[in-house]
Amino acid sequence: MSLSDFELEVMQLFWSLDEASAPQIHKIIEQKRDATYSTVKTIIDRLEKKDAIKRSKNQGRTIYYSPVMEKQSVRTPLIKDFINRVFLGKSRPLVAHILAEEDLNLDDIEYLEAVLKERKKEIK
Amino acid sequence: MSLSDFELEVMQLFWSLDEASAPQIHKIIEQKRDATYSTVKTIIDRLEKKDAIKRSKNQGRTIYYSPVMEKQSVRTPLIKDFINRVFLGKSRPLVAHILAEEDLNLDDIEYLEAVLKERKKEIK
DNA sequence: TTGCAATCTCTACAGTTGTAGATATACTTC
DNA sequence: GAAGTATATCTACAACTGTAGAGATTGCAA
Repeated sequence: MSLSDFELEVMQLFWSLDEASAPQIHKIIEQKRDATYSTVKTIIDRLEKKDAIKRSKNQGRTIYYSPVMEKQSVRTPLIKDFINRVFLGKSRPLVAHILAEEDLNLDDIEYLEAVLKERKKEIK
Repeated sequence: MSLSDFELEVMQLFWSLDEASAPQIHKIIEQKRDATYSTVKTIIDRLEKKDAIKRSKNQGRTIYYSPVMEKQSVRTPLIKDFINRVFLGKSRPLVAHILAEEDLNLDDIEYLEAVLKERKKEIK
């Protein structure tokens, strides 16, 4: 079962917080843009229905949720799919684009160089 | 105006063919999966309405279309958006993931190493 | 030249998604 | 204990998307 944009956005919050309530999530999202509590709660309900999160505890009437789906298992197919859709399945032009255009500092670059080196070793 | 998945898939074909008719596009898509002519034509109509493609010539009753939107101008925001949605705006983990997991041959790796080197020079 | 096949045009529909209101209910504060 | 507020539940809806049928039209083959 795939996640919509908004659902993914909320999942990101659950992944970083590990446990959160609807009001908490709402407050965070509200800082970035308009969204009523109701809207956010609907997304959370849908995530629950999809078994992406589960109720982990109650505090008063407030329900806390934790992630069930794991970050990696959500991301991996998304990347695959993105490369297929946007780059006809070829990763190289995507990486090249990012390396050339996106924000990277020296640290990032050196880290990525190391990853490449490692990968190269495996192939040979 | 953004493009749906299917619209993007069809745009990819226009980008590589530069000029194509609905029947042609349909035949290509059909090789990969089921899709009636009608469905494909609807997508093409929507692309035309969005000014992503334009009628370039007629041959008999067959209409030929060419891309108007450019590949780069469609891809760039998609990448940006993807990184934001899936990686909270950080390109490094995305690249790291691809470099570590996706299909890359020695040639790709050496090419990317060169891109990185170039980028490094700019930063310093 | 006439009929058939290809193509186009128009319309429709159900699922998903973002959006949110209305209403119910349970804490909390006084 | 009453009132108000925070939270949950339920329902709804319009836009977008993938899907495709019906019917009109035109060009080509025989």
